[in-house]
Amino acid sequence: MTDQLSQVFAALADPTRRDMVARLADGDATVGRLAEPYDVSVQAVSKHLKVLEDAGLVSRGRKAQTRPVHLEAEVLDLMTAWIERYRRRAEERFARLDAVLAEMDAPEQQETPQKKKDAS
Amino acid sequence: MTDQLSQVFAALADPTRRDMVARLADGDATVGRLAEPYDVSVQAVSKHLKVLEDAGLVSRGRKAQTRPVHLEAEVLDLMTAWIERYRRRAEERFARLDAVLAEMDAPEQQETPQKKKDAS
DNA sequence: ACGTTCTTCAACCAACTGGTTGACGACCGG
DNA sequence: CCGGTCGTCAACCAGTTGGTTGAAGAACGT
Repeated sequence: MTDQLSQVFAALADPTRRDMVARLADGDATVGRLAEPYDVSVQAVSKHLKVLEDAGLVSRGRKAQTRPVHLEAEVLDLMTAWIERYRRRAEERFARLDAVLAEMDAPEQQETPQKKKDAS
Repeated sequence: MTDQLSQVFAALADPTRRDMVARLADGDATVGRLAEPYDVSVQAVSKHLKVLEDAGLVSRGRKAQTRPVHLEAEVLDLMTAWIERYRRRAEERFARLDAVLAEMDAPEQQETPQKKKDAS
């Protein structure tokens, strides 16, 4: 699971981490500030942040004692690109199937939608 | 981790499962057929399919001995919606920041950009 | 130099994951 | 009914994950 896409998906599979990303979309925040709403230790939040950082979803600065967290929103495009690619593909296939069915308007029974086998 | 969004993200965090989805975008397939390219047992593939099914990403029919697998592409929209929401938000914030920086050519600088506390 | 604050490191633990093998269930084709 | 083929269920195992507590860094303010 070393490829970035997997890491990004995995990082966002956790509701807490997703919420962090959502809040970071409104602006940078410190670890402590990020941890406030959640009912877990600050250390746990720090671990979540490490996951997000390893996935490339956030970067971190260094301001006095704090380590401000910054959302790297471009990485989200990676996912959108992947998703849209296959969603579109499935849609096109669906459209082709519709076309085939439409062409079948001859009054023959369509009891068996004939599995398409080679729907050319 | 019971919410669907988490399940969908988790399901796609695995390269094998992502590849299955990619192939299913080109058309339905049986378990055996799906398993062919991978160097794992058929049972393992069956498990992967269960994960995808629980996430709502695929559905399964029943044709003779086989269980044809079908991609439910609409679920992908769930993710796209989530991602785009926050990507856009981050982008807008970035745009606002640019505006602020542009406006800062006036000789007044405010060290502390007012942190915004808790903006609902 | 000292104490305080913010954050991370380390060790540990329960639960989940992704894989295995072996047995079983469902459905043809005789 | 019987022998294949396709797929799932069950038990098990190693590795990862998400959480805990306790101690240690790192950077102020005084």
